[in-house]
Amino acid sequence: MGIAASQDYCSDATEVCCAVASDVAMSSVDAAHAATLFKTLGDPVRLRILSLVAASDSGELCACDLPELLDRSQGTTSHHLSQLVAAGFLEREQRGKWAWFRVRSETLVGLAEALTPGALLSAAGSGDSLT
Amino acid sequence: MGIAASQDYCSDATEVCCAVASDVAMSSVDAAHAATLFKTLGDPVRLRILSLVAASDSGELCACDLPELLDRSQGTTSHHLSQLVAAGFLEREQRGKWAWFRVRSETLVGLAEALTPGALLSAAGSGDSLT
DNA sequence: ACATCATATCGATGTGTGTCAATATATATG
DNA sequence: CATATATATTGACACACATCGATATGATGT
Repeated sequence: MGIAASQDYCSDATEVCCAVASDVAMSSVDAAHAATLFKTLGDPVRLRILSLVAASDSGELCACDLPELLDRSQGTTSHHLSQLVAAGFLEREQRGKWAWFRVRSETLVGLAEALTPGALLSAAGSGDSLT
Repeated sequence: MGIAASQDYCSDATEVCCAVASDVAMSSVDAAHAATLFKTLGDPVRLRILSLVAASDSGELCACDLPELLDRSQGTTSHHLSQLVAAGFLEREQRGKWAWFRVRSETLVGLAEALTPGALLSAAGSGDSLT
């Protein structure tokens, strides 16, 4: 594994404080991608939506219930649902005039694997199971 | 498991579109707590820091290397390190005039478990292994 | 004590985002 | 076609946050 010599301000003299393996770590592109997914989960309302969908008996939830359950306006809940779908955490199905949502567990599992200390070394949930 | 009758605007007539088990889902408090952790990971710079620390041979990294590796000012990197420590993802150790950081894998593992579809039903990484 | 270096903190700034009210679009039904 | 309902979109606004430059704090060594 390559050791990238760090030429920062702390090692201009004889004392070198450290040497870092920066080429084994996550790339900036992968980090940006994974961060987008985590950012989507970084809102309590969206987390509750995911939880409510997962907790529903049928495994799916109608958007019509959310404004009351979340104590948010209809527009706000719609906004959050869109983000969860865009990130791949939910899938949407139009049934009549109602929109039903189901958890995409592949995305959750993929992101959970990215949290493994070992997985942090390369791509964190990049590409594979994530759309 | 209790079925909370939803009395929202979509079910005022004979047609009820759904019934939701809202008391099995994550509480608002737990959601807020977990969201804080995810939000900390929702930044590409912080993800790269975690990755760099995990990728270092010794398992620890000196803060002095980060400004160059991340292409960010010293103040900014210090800010991100503080957040990662506050959230429990890193632990800090002062050694001489340098600050060294190490990954707290318990926090990562705990949060990964929270992403399990089953774990979404109750507390998502609340309390236990998380400070 | 003083100078030096690593890190933390502060003030300012631009950008992003959660929220709502209002409106638009879509999907039924009479 | 007209009406009603479910969802999406828009505009506005307040607030949070990533970032930098500058400064303060803290630790080492002379």
